[in-house]
Amino acid sequence: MAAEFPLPRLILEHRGLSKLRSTYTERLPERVDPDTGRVHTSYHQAVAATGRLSSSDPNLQNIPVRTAEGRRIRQAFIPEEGSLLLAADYSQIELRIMAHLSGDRGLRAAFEAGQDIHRATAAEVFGVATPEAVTADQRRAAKAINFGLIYGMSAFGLARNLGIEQGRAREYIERYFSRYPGVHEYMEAARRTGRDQGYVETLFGRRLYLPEIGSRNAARRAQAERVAINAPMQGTAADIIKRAMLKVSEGLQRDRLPARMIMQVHDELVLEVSEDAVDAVRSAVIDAMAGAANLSVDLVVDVGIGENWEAAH
DNA sequence: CGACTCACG
DNA sequence: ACGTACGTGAGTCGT
Repeated sequence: MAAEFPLPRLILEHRGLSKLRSTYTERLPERVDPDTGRVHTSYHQAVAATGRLSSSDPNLQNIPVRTAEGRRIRQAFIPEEGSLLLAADYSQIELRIMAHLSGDRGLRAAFEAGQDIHRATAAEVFGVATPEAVTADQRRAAKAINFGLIYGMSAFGLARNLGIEQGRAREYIERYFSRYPGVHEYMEAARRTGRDQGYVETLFGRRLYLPEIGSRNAARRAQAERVAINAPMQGTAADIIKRAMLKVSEGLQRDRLPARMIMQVHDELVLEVSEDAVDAVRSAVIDAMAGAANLSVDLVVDVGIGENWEAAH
């Protein structure tokens, strides 16, 4: 209704601003440690079933970024005098892992060619002659399809996300799987493996058990099947960034670099770096993150540097 | 304490 | 027939 009427739009706007104020603007200053002058989070290694870290008290893995007002909160995260913040994030890591685990030729080729993956997907699914001819709407739909694949999507879920008819969503999915048959085979294999073994595992062998995969309740079973598809990709990404964190830590110590790794946000590491060491730290972090696993597609790392967390992106 | 909402990847 | 995209944490409200 917010798209059509002022009142619901104002209610949602008010909720959004209230969320930012009550959760971040008012709470984070209360969390500044008087001894250090900093906000310190706790990371948990045995909470998320997929192997991701989680963060609490306060959660620093859900600092706003999607709206202009939210980004003002991110701007409040600053380094000490004489240092800068460096943010390094993996580009499309879960889709790259999907390309690796599935071995799909077309998907691997798209990454190897350095293509905009959502654009390349759109060209295939919508039968556009060249990636350049893909429209903004087609790219947006392809991006939703790519996310959906990682989540073990249904036509219902894709339709709701895109605001289209379920039949049309079904067509998109069928088109995708006919263009990327290796991905389709991988999805089927993930369900089968989950059912046969009662668990699935990441590239490095960490397991996630699926007690509901044999349930007689269709909804529970379907949920377990989506987990069987998603967990190897999300979990392998989690394994890779943990390996990268060890490599970064070792690299900083080995070269006596004046930098500290201060945050992890699932596919991103944030470091506080002395200004004069920025170039050396940048290349050390890229090497560590890109070299954390040897997949059949490259791991690409984007790095930004700035005077606050927002500016480092 | 659960449901709901909303912040993130 | 059935419910529906994966993983989290936190504030608010009602019970």
